[in-house]
Amino acid sequence: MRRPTLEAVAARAGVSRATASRVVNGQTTVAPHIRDAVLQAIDELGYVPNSAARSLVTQRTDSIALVISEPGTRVFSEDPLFSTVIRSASMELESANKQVVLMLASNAKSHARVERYISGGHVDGVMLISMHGADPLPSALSRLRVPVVSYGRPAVPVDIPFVDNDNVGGAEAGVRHLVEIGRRRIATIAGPQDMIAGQDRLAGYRNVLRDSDRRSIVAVGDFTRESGAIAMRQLLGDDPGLDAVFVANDLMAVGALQSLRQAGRRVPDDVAVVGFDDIEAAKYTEPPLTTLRHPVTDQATAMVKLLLGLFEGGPGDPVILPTELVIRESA
Amino acid sequence: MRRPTLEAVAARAGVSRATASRVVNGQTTVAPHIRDAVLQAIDELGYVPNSAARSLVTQRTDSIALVISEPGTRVFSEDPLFSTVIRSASMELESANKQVVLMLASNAKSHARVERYISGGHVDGVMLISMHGADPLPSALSRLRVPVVSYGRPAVPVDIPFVDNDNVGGAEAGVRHLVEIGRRRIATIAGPQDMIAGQDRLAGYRNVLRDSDRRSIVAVGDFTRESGAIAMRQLLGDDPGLDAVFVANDLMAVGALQSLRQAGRRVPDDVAVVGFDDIEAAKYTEPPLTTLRHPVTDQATAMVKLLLGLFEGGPGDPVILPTELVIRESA
DNA sequence: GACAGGTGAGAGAGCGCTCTCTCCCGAGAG
DNA sequence: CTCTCGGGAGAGAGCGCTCTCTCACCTGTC
Repeated sequence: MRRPTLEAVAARAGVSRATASRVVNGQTTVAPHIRDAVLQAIDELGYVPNSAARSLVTQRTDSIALVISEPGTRVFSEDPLFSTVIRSASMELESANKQVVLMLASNAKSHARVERYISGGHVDGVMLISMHGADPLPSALSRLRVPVVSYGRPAVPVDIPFVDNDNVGGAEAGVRHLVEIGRRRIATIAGPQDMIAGQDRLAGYRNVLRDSDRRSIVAVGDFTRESGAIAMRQLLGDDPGLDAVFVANDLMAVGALQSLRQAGRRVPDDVAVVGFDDIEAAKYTEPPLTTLRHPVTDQATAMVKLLLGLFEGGPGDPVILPTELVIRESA
Repeated sequence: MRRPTLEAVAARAGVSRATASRVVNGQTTVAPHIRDAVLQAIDELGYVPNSAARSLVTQRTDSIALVISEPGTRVFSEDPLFSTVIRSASMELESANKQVVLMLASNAKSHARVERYISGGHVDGVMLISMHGADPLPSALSRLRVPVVSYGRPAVPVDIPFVDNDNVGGAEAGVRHLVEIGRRRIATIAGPQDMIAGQDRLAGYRNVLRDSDRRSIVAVGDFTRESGAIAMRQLLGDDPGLDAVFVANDLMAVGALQSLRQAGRRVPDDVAVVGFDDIEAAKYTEPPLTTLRHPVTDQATAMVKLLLGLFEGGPGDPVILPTELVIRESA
């Protein structure tokens, strides 16, 4: 037994397929009593439109690809960023009646797959989360005739509208806070330098240190807890006298706190720590983490709005959202 | 300029549409030189099959809905469980050439949406993550004529194949460990009792306490860090002399550790703590958390295999995966 | 040399829907 | 009373593909 078709609905309601279609699509040029008859037939038969047939003729699919281009599987699972973006974007798209097709692009093979899929016209638009500079996907997708928006400024200069937060300004605010509470030797654990967030947050750190006439002490991690722990140990080796560290994300800050504890340093008494992101876990570290909050949810929502706007021929102007310093106990 | 169709490919290769279709679908009854001509035409035109047209006639969509029915948005964002399942399942489905359509069902409205979508034949199958007993979705979906598998045993008895881990056995192992290291007053922070994981882990705790002739001391949380912190404070109020606590998940254990610290209890000297899940953060708590590891990735993969098996008429037998005690410093 | 059997390619009928075009009918104007 | 106009409904083409049916041709056998 197959699903009822429009034909069946039309037959039951005693009208033509065209009229039934008009009712289904909410056109107003249908007389009320006919409309009611059709609606009743739909109800009785449990009719649901066949989307394949519909998009075959309309050339629309009402679905959006959410492409996450991230080689590091651990980061994906552990950084709440991704789930927050996925959730917020999904909910926003849902209310616009769009479907979310999730695609993970972790290697060359899946890149090809994503490209093929997108160019196959399966989706009306693409939301891209790609953080790494070497990623060929942003430029590849920008060449296809499908609207694309990016979460975060693309690391390569490419003509894709994006939504980002103020990484430089946030980092500056965080480091400035360390200066203001009187710290002299302020180190940083930077993020990966092939990522915009990594670059910009380091730039913000450098800006403030330069202006306040301090020497910069830099270690580089990859935004995982473990790399934060390693980088912190390295910093303590390089400069045992450091009295503050600005960590480019909270996950690494968690690792850094552990290393500081193991090295017998008290936080914030001996070493003040400032993170970035304000993930939920930042409230539960020992001590709770001073960090920079940026509106991930708003950013995801803005990205959806940007994309939907593009469909209507709207402008593709980048959106930059502000960050906010959240002071807890670590600095 | 529209995308090239199979018709165009056939014309360019000088064959019929049917033959071109045979080549695209990898049928062997095509002579090699004709096959090559078609492939070349495909390449030159950049042809990509139109999936809407294809699924209109094949009645397949090659996409799978991943439905996450979770009212608590915070849990979704913060519990790495979801992202791990999403990632693992996605990767597994990708290699089977299936698309993942992500659907979040957080309220009655989105439940209706999901139901409509699934019954609309947009997907070939459904993977359902629904943890709450009151959730009407499992039974609703089981009534549709679409294969459904569940991540975790459904809280209501419903005929859906599932993959779960051994919650009871895991909890027993965790509590037994506390008994073995000589703890006398072992409390528990249980999970929500409308969730199977919450029920089963509490049952495991009770089993061991009963057998070892101890009194049970129970507080209930909702699997968030915050609820863990609150429950711990409550337990300390109820029984200041407790010397161990089995926490039904790591997130709550993180909160519990914070409350213990604030109450001046040393872990594990004064109070031993065992968690459940072995999330990445468990390594970075102070002290690192003894917990029960269960194979989330394997569970997700098994779920995909189960679903794909169902398509081929395979059996829908539940799969239960074992858990493993990971001893760190908290107990 | 005739015929059976098998193999490879084409013709054509849909899959379920939308949308344009056409037609009908009733109301209002002249 | 006739003509025009416009709203409301139907007819039918086609979206791009798959798949069955048919047919042509080639090989092998007696």
